[in-house]
Amino acid sequence: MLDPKYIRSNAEEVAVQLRKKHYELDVKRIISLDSERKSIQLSTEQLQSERKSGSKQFGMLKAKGEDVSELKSSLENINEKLNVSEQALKDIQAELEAILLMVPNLPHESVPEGKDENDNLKIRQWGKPKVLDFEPQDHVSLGQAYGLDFETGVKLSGARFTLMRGQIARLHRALAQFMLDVQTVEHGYEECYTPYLVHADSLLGTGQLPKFEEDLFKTSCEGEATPYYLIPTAEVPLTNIVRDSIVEASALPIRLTAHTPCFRSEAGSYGRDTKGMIRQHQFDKVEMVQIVHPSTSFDALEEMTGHAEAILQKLDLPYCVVALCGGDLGFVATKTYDLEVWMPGQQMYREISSISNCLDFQARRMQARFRGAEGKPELVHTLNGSGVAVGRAMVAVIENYQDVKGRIHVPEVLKPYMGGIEIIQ
RNA sequence: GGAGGGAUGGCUGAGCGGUUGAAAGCACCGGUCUUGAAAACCGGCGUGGGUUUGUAGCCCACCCAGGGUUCGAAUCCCUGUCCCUCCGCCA
Repeated sequence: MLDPKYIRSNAEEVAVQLRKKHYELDVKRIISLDSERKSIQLSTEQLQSERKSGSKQFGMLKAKGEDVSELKSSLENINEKLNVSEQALKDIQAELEAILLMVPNLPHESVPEGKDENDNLKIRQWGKPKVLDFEPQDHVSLGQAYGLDFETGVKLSGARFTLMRGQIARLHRALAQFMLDVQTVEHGYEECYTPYLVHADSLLGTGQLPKFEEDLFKTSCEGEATPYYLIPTAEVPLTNIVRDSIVEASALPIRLTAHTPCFRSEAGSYGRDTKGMIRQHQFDKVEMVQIVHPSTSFDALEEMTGHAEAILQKLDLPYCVVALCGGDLGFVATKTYDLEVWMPGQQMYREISSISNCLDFQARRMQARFRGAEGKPELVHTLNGSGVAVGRAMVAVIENYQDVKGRIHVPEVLKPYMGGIEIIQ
């Protein structure tokens, strides 16, 4: 959420900045609702003040044994007006809040203009696609012999679910273990095991709710008071660790990582990437989250991007770093880098990681703060990034490490995790 | 699923329905004292919102959450959430 005070006094400027994200802010509505809010709040607080002092006086008069009937009726009168006024205030505040929760974060000035992923800006490239002297296969045809079982996945759960068995299942596990070890041991993230089901408050904090409910899987359990949601990313539990808390400045930055499954309904992506395990309802990811001092969040963004890149470099997978353009930028992000890995089977670079700085946008929703230099609580900045998506990384490994015989060579760094297997064949 | 007990400021912990946003202790910050430190003493020390040019002042709200009773609720009533103990079930 943006700072309501800031929007109030800089509505036009905010609207201009949000146009970069192709979002049209209803300035008129917000201004008029807020001025209405102001007058109602003022009169409500005036009435509250009158009741407060009147009741205090009531107590004193009664203690002295004096007559209170007149005061009582005047207080009853105030209460009548107050009830109406308080309800009106509550309504308009809720209305304003509902609007503000739907307004996206402001894009950073360095974010390129653009409409969709075609306008993203390539920042750098690492490695080069290998020149092969044979026609590369894609992971679908390559993997099936070694345990990548799409048919059974569909039998068990339907479209966008895959069963992995045998060596492929092990390769998948090896990748996750390897990533988690790199992020914890080399990059200083604290390993976490998080709940995979969270309640709505957590999703509101990180910005998936209220706007993106349709992208989530939601439980409906007999006798359940409030539903649970399956996490769409470990960003949700990891970031919400600091929700409603004030941490010491000396505790920052907080670096957290977790390997979790992620669940997404993929509503609105019908027909996209239906083949293979590029786009699944359930996929694993090693997530990185940083909770930082506001002055360091952009440094942290570069650093985290490096942490994700390290994984691909160690796996020797060619990739590009792109800066998302305004139109492609997510709801909570002020700036995002995507890592796109080379997929020989598709002859193109595909997103494998996304690293975002959210400034205080999530922190404000979560009331996540630190104690600043003057002792006053200030909002932290939050960042999240994948380090990296496990399923897609496995697809990249399968396709990039294939040989002419359709075998898959195990990347050097994964060998310790594969029990000495050098080639999957 | 059944039976009880609980939730108060960073922590511990008081709080007959009425000058209680809340005692006290600890922690923390400033000061006095000291060569320095400790101790002792003095003072300060919650969060959110509003108003405002204002991190000044003033006002409002907040004692798990939401309702209710009352002129007035941390205190009484109802509902919910969470935590603890015991029984049952269970990986």
